[in-house]
Amino acid sequence: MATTRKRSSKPRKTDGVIARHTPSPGGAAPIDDPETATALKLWLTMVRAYQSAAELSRMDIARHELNPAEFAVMEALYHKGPLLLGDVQRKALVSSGGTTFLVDRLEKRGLVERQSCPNDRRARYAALTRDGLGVMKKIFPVHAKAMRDAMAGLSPTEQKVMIGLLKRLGLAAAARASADPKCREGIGGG
Amino acid sequence: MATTRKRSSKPRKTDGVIARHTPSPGGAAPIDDPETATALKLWLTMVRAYQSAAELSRMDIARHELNPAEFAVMEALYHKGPLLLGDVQRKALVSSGGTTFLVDRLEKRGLVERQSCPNDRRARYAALTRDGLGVMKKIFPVHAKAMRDAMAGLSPTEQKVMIGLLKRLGLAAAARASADPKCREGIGGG
DNA sequence: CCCATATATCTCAGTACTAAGAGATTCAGA
DNA sequence: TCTGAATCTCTTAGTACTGAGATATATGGG
Repeated sequence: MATTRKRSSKPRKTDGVIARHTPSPGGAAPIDDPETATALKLWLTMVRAYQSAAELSRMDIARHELNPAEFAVMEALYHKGPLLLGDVQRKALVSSGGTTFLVDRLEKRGLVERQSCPNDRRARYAALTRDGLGVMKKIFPVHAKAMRDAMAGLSPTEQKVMIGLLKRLGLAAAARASADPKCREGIGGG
Repeated sequence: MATTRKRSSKPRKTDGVIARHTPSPGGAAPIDDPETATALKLWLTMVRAYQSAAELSRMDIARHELNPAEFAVMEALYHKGPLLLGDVQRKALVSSGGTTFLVDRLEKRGLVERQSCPNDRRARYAALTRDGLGVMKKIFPVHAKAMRDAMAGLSPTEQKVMIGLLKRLGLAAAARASADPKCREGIGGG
């Protein structure tokens, strides 16, 4: 053992985006307000749980040669039918330039095609091709199963409780984010 | 109104990463297993809540001219003291190349410095500079307050319930992710 | 000591994305 | 009809990151 600290003995994913309040080795000031401390702990726990589940999602999606953004687009088109590129942008949470890039890539692979909008010649639809639909019909149930496994730490009843709590948390946070003056472009509501 | 669909009337953040099961306009096969349906709904709700909260976090961090990865590094150093670059990598969840880039940037801004490790001449520490410590002492409490507001959709009691549920969900998912053969590098646990 | 293996960081080429803004089209009002 | 603001997509330049592998160092067995 050469190093001062044992390396890779515990290579956990994140062991502290916010970190437990150790005796502040770097001189950090602790949070004394208990409500703030609880909220921070909730956020930290949420980040870790989300990242673990997202990692499982990513691993499943990667098996089908897609990245998460590509899958988000394909899935939106699968469940909603053709969408204007602006709507695709809001789905995939990327910039407008990113949307062009993303749809180009899927178009090159023959999974998605652009269709012109008869009512508005500025606008264009993205739609699944026959191939794209076939791919989604095959991989979506597999992905659904993977996500069921990812959520398997909780019983169905507990999952329902969690859905209720997360909904309220999310709606409150979204409202706050929208209210903030610093909302970029259309994303985030305005 | 020129387009078929009203544009930007409801520019919500994500209105369906997995999407409600509408009558499948694109020919999507619905999920019939109720447990899978609940799990999918939980995952979708979690994604939305996480993204809303993360957006608030990002907006707060951006006010201090940092991006989330930079803040994660600064915060880890603030709470844990000097860290080997490999540990920084695990914190920020970026590749080794990304870590070098990230620390370079913070070093150029005078917030972080590299220190050699006396026991292992391959290794180097990243540590907050005096300036970096001052910055974190100023902005961390502000960030903590922002995250308390982000979590304000739930009462402290509900937050504690949620912490318990998220912990179990996250641990189960993390265990599953680690077990999967397709775990890249050290990230994700070994 | 010398070699093989493991580890820690850094380099470099390439990829995915953002931000800003250009071009085309539509809409509302004079 | 014309004009200006608004809207939608695409282009471009630049940024942040990944993945593979290079470099340097450490460790343990022969």
